[in-house]
Amino acid sequence: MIAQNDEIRTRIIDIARNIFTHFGFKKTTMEEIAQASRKGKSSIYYYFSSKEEIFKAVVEKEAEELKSELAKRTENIEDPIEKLNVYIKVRMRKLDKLKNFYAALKSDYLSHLEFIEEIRNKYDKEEIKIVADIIQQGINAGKFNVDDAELSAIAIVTAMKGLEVPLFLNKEHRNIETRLTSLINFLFYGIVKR
Amino acid sequence: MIAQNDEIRTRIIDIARNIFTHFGFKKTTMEEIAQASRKGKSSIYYYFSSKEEIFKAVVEKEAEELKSELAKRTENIEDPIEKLNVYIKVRMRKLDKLKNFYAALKSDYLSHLEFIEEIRNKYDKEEIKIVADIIQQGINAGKFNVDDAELSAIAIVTAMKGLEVPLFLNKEHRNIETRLTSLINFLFYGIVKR
DNA sequence: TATTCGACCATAATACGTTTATGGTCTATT
DNA sequence: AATAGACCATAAACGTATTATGGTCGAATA
Repeated sequence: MIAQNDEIRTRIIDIARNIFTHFGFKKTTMEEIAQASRKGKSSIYYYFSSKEEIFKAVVEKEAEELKSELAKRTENIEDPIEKLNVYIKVRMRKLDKLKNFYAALKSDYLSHLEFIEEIRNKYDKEEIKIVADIIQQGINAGKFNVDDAELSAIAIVTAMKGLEVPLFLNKEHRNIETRLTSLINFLFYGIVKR
Repeated sequence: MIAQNDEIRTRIIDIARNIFTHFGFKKTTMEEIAQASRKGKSSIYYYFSSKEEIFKAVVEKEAEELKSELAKRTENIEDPIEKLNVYIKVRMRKLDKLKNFYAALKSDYLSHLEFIEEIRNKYDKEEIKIVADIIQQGINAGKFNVDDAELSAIAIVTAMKGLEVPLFLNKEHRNIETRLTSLINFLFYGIVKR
């Protein structure tokens, strides 16, 4: 049954996701995934052609989670200023939770996997597009003073990336949340007096 | 002669600097440094107690170069907006040239060296202070609209750090210079319409 | 006396051969 | 169609031997 296959695949993906999150791709064995799924290793290969294919499915699932969470949290916001504010905050907080996706974006150890470059490029482009769309909304609404929406999006994304390492490693949230708020204020209002 | 010792030390530091720049700390041997200095290895140990001490001297020299270049390029600028603009641009371009100093700040391979954490903390603090001073000048001159100069400095430094990797790795300068200019515009004027 | 040299040392790093683990395959079974 | 278990190729880990390297020390030299 095709439907049942999907169900089993999904279950394996979810189980593997937990193990990958805990041990990382490299240290996770197919035997572990099989046992946790209560199946033989060969049975796992019935549903997936390789360890990499499972990991790709996990990464794509996490990417989709981020995407839909961001969409959900911003869809009813009309004000582009507020929308961008929420986007940045949700993005930073959520990305820290999606360990496999973040590893796929950042980890040197995973660069040898075939789908990694593709997913890195894809995510970069999508993110810049989303931010550029919000900025374009702000331009159209006469609220943003920006020449080029895409260049602006690139600058915002760059600044956010600069905050990932201190945010995700240093768990003293109070200080980092201050940093995040401070950075958002900058991106919005700059430092030059109005 | 004390003076001659300093001269020889300086010469060894400069020679070592070139080799460290080329091969990195780890792959550079004391034998290489000795030969390039036209001395026996033991003679190097007459002037320096360890390989680490030489590397520290190299890193401190490069840090001092950055500091004095920044001071030189900003000291005659009265306008805090222009001063910060020049600071950011010179900082990014110069730091890329100081390979040993940058490695000391960023490389995981060097974290085991005793002086590394100290120099990282020191540089961070100094940089935030310099930027905060410029911001405070802007506040005093009524040109910057900022509540807290130090928090603002931290945000600016964070954004700059986000640009280091793409800037220093990707040598397609045209695109990255655009990014740098774009980021500076953001930091100054924000995106919200005035 | 200051400086240099060369032999030497401890051990970190590297090389190498052996063993084990792991991703994956294949056939038989249910 | 789905599963199990034996098996395979080779990557990874391991243990041992060898080499390289940072550093030391006493003697030699200027």
